[in-house]
Amino acid sequence: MPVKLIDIARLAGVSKATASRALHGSPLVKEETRRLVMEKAEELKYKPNSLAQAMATKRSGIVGFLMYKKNPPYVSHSFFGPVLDGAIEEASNRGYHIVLAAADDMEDTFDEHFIQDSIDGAMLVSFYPKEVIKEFERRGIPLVVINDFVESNNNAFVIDDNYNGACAIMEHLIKDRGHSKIAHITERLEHPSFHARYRGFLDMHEKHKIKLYSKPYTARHTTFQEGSRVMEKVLSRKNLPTAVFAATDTLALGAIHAIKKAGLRVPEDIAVAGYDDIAAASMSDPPLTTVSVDRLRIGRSAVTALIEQISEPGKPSRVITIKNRLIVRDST
Amino acid sequence: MPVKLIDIARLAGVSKATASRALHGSPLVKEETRRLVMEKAEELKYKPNSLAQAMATKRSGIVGFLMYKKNPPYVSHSFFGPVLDGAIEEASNRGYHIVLAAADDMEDTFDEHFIQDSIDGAMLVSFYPKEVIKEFERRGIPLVVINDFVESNNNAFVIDDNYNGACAIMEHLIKDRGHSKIAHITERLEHPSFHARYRGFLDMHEKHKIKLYSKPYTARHTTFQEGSRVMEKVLSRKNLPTAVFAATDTLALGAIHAIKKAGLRVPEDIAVAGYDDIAAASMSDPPLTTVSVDRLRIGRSAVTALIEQISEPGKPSRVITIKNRLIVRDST
DNA sequence: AAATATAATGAAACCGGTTGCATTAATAGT
DNA sequence: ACTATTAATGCAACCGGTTTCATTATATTT
Repeated sequence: MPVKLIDIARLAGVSKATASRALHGSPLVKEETRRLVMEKAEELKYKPNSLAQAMATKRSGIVGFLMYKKNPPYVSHSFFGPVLDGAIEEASNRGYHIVLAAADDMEDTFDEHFIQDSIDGAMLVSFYPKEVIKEFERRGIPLVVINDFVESNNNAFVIDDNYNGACAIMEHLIKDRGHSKIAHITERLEHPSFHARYRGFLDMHEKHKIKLYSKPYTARHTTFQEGSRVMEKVLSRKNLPTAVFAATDTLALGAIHAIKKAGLRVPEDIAVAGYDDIAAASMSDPPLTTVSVDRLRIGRSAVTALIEQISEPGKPSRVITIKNRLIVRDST
Repeated sequence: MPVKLIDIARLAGVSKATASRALHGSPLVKEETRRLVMEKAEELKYKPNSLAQAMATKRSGIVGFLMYKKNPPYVSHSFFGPVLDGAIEEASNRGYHIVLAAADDMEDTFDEHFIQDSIDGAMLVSFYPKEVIKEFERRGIPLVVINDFVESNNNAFVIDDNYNGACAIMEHLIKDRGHSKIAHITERLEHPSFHARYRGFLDMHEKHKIKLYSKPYTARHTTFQEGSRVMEKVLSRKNLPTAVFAATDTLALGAIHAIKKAGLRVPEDIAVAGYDDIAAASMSDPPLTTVSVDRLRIGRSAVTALIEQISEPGKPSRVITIKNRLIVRDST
C-alpha cells in the first residue's frame, strides 16, 4: 500500500538504482533525470522505508538511551529526565531517534533485542559498572557516558563540573555568609559526581583555613526521606552546624524539613544549600540555594558527541565538562 | 563479524529455512534437528538481527511515544515522565522497545522518519489535535491516546478518572473540613482532563447545596509562577475564599507560595488542595493534600492496550479509566 | 569519421532474516 | 512389497532499499 521506491522509479521511467541515486543527489545522475524523479516522489509523497534503508546502509539513525533497571524512577528522575529532554531535542534536530532501554545487568543490556545491532550508538546514564563500558568498546558500539568516567579509547564522557560547583557553594557559605561549621550530607561517595562534590567541600575548608565540622553524613538513597532522616542525626548532636551543604537538592529539601520540624529556622539557625537545581528547589520554602546543573545541555552535548563518535569511528576518548552556575536563593 | 543465521545453519548442516523454523519452535522441524540447531545457536551466541527480522515480518517490536514539540519539557514533565516510566517497564517486560519522538505539527508527526512505517503502534501524550488521531486511524497505525478522548473506531484511550478525583477532593473540603467558599484555579478548560475536574468541582457544589464562590481562575500554563500569579489575583479580592482547589499540584504549590507571601497561613487561613501527587507535593511545606494519579499505571496500561491493538487489528475503541486516590496531607 | 574518454543508466547482488511451495524422507495402510 | 500419507527439509522469492560493476549513451579528441 505505501509508496515504494520501485513505484516512483517506474513512473519516472528509470530503474530503482537511478531513482535511489537521484533522491540522494548523487552526481551520477543527469540533472534532468533527477528533477523528474524528485517530482514524482513529491507527487506520490514517497517516504523511504527506514528499516530497509537501515538494513542496506547499516545505519539506523537510532541511538539508545540506556538506564539501569535496579532503581526506578527512570526518566522521571529529577536528573535523567531533563537530560533525556535535551537529548530528544538535539536528536530530533539532527534526524536521529532515541530508543529507550532499561536493563538489569550487563548480559541483559546486550541481550536487549534492539541493542544488538540496530542502534548506531548509545548513551549511558545511571551508574553502570565499568565492564559494561568496556564491553561496548569491545563491540565497537559508539558510546557516550554521562556523569561517569573510566579510562578508555573511543568514548566520550559528558560530565557536570561537579568540583567547581561544590567549590562555588562552599565559597558562598564561607565567604559570603561567614559560616565555618558546615555539615555535608551526601550519598555513595564512590560515585564520581558525589566524590567530586565532596572534594570541593574539603578543599574549600583547606583553602579558607577552617577546620572540618565533621565527617560527611551519608544517606542510603537520594530521597527526601533520607535527607530528613540523616539531618535528624545531625540535629541530635550537641554541637550544631550553622550550615549544611547537601550533595543533592532532594537531600537538601529533606534536611530543611527536618530542621523546621525541630523548631529551628532556615536560614537563620541553619542555612541549607543543595545541588542540581531541580524543579522543586525553587518552589520550596524557603527557596533553595543551589548549583544549577544544565541538564538539558548535558543531554544535548551527549547526543552531539555521540553523533561525532558515530561518524568518526576511532575518534579518541574525550571528556566534555559542562559548566554550572551558583543560584543564591533564600535558604542561605 | 556478528553471527548470522546462515552461520548456525551451516554448522548444524541444515538450510536457513530449517534453522529459522527451529529457532521459532515450528512444529515442522524434527525435535532432534531443533535441538541441534539451538545448541549451535547457543554456542555461537546467535542473536537475530532485529532490523532484518522486522523487515521480513513487518513487525519491529518498536512503539512510539509521541510528544508535542510546542512546549517542552517533554519527559521531565511531572506528568509525562512517570507515565513514560510505566510504559518503559511494561514494554520492557513484553519485549517491546519505545522510541521517542517530538513533533511540531501533524505533518511533522508523520514525516518523522521512523513513524512512517517502522513502528508497530504509537502512544500519544500531550494535547494533540483531533486530526492527528484521525490520521493515525486512516493509516491503520494502532494508537493509544493518553488523557484525551475522541470518537473513533480502533483506538484505546487511557484516562485518569478525573471527575471522581475532583469529587473526592471537593467532598473532603466540604464535608471533612467544612469549607463553603472554594476557589478553583485551573488551566485551559478545553482540555478534557481539566474540564472533568472542573465538572467535579461544580457538581459537588450542587450536590452539597453550596453556592459558587467565583468563576474558575485560569492560569496560562501549569507552572509554579502562574499558580502564584493567579493566586495573587484571588487574594486581591475583598472577600477571600477559605479554600482553594487547584487543578494541578504545580499550580497549588504556586498558590501556597502566594498565600504565605501575603502573610496568611495554610491551612489555617486558606486551605489548598492540588491534583496529581507529583513528587514535590509531599516535600512542600505544608505537605499538599492532593489526588494521587497512578501515572505509572497509566503508562503500563497504555502499553498493554497498545499491544492488544497491535495483535488484534480492528479491535473496537475503548476507554480505560485508571482509578485514583485521595491523599490527605496538612495543607487542608 | 573513427577512436577514445566520459557521463548516465540498469542488472543483479546484497543487507539478514521469514515463508510459500516443491521435494524428499519417513511412516502407515493394504 | 508397494502405494498412499504424512513428516521434514530445502529452494527460492520476498521485505524495500543501496551499491558494485558492466553496459550503453554522449562528448571529446585527432
